[in-house]
Amino acid sequence: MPDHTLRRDDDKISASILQTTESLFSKYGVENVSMHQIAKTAKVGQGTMYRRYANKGDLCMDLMKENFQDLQDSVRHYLENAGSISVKEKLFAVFKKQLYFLERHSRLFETIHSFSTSTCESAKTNFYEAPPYVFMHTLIRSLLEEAIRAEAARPVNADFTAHTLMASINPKVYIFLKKEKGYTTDEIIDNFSRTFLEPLFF
Amino acid sequence: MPDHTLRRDDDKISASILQTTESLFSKYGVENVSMHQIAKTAKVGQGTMYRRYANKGDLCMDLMKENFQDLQDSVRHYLENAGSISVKEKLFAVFKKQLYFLERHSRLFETIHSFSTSTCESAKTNFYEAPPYVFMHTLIRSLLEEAIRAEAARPVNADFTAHTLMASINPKVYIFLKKEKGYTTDEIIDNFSRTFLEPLFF
DNA sequence: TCAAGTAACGGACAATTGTCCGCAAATCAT
DNA sequence: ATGATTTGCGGACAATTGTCCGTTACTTGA
Repeated sequence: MPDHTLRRDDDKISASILQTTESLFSKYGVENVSMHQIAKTAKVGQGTMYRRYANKGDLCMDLMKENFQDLQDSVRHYLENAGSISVKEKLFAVFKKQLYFLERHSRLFETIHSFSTSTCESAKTNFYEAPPYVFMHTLIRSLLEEAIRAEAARPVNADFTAHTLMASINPKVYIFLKKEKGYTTDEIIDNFSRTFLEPLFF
Repeated sequence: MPDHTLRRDDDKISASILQTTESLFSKYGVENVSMHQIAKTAKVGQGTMYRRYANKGDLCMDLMKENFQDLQDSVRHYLENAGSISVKEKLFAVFKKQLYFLERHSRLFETIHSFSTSTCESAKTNFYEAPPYVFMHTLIRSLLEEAIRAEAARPVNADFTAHTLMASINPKVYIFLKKEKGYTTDEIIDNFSRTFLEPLFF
């Protein structure tokens, strides 16, 4: 009967779901695709979907993991080959990469944010505790701490500052600034750097 | 038949809905109350609800308008009776008031944010174009521009800066910093002021 | 190899958000 | 006053998210 093994396809099923999701998202847009539609297209039950992904945001998060890996690698590579560059310049570069990443995946980000806390308060996948956010926050905090230790930056609360800097370029306001106010990505990067990063340093 | 006039009760119906909403929200919590439940309790049809309020966020927005009026009045009163105070100090005070306001209404804010763009892209009530946001943004931008003209602040893009400053204290990150990271409201105000407001000035 | 146990699939179902349209109420015109 | 027109109420309905449980495929032990 089974022309192909059904069980022990965990990873294949996951891959199928992710691939289907990516395909449907790019075809109809993130917000026009339902979980049921994905399940049906990927030929799995809704139960299977929801056992793997608590909600649409969770699915988006997983979908972004691979893309995020690119950002992470890019940042890591940059930092490893940037020994002599000043901490300040490193911080600028990291934020620039992050903003370009947001530019490419703003819709996905927005969906993740929508579902991260809006639904139940049972804190399924708090965005702020998910690997991508933690990685970037930790990195930025480290750079800030390094700069502060070297007395290149003013002695601020690095943890708080990193969180707040990242909050200030959240997807909602980013999309608003671009779509409604007409700012270009480079203008946003430039203004952000000059207004909020620059003053952190002496 | 009509023991009480049915039509031309527009304002009475609205008042009834708002009152019912406030009552149910405070009783069960914002996220545990559905639109249908409000409609049923307020004795109106769902259609009536949705004709008046596009979604739950919209309803929250209206509910907050009266509260927001207090903030607006408070800020206006402060500014009118603060002629000799420096622009810098005014800006600090305005943000402090805004943060305390967020503290009191964070749940309502969060719900508004969740619905403002998450649902349909037909841009029902863009949070960033609603009166409360516009008022605060305009005010902060004006103060910044005044400070820049007086050469008390660095010549930054006041529009962008105002948007980004407000984004950096959005309800999601605010709740995270308080609930998960244990920051107190005053710590947040203090860090925010020292790290992001202070450096804007010479 | 076969029975008992376990994992997990998938569809039916519940809850909630948002839409639509028939019909009643109010207004207006003659 | 009465018929025509407009306004808008309200419940039925659709769509979507998320849950639950019967059933089916795989695993383990003798």
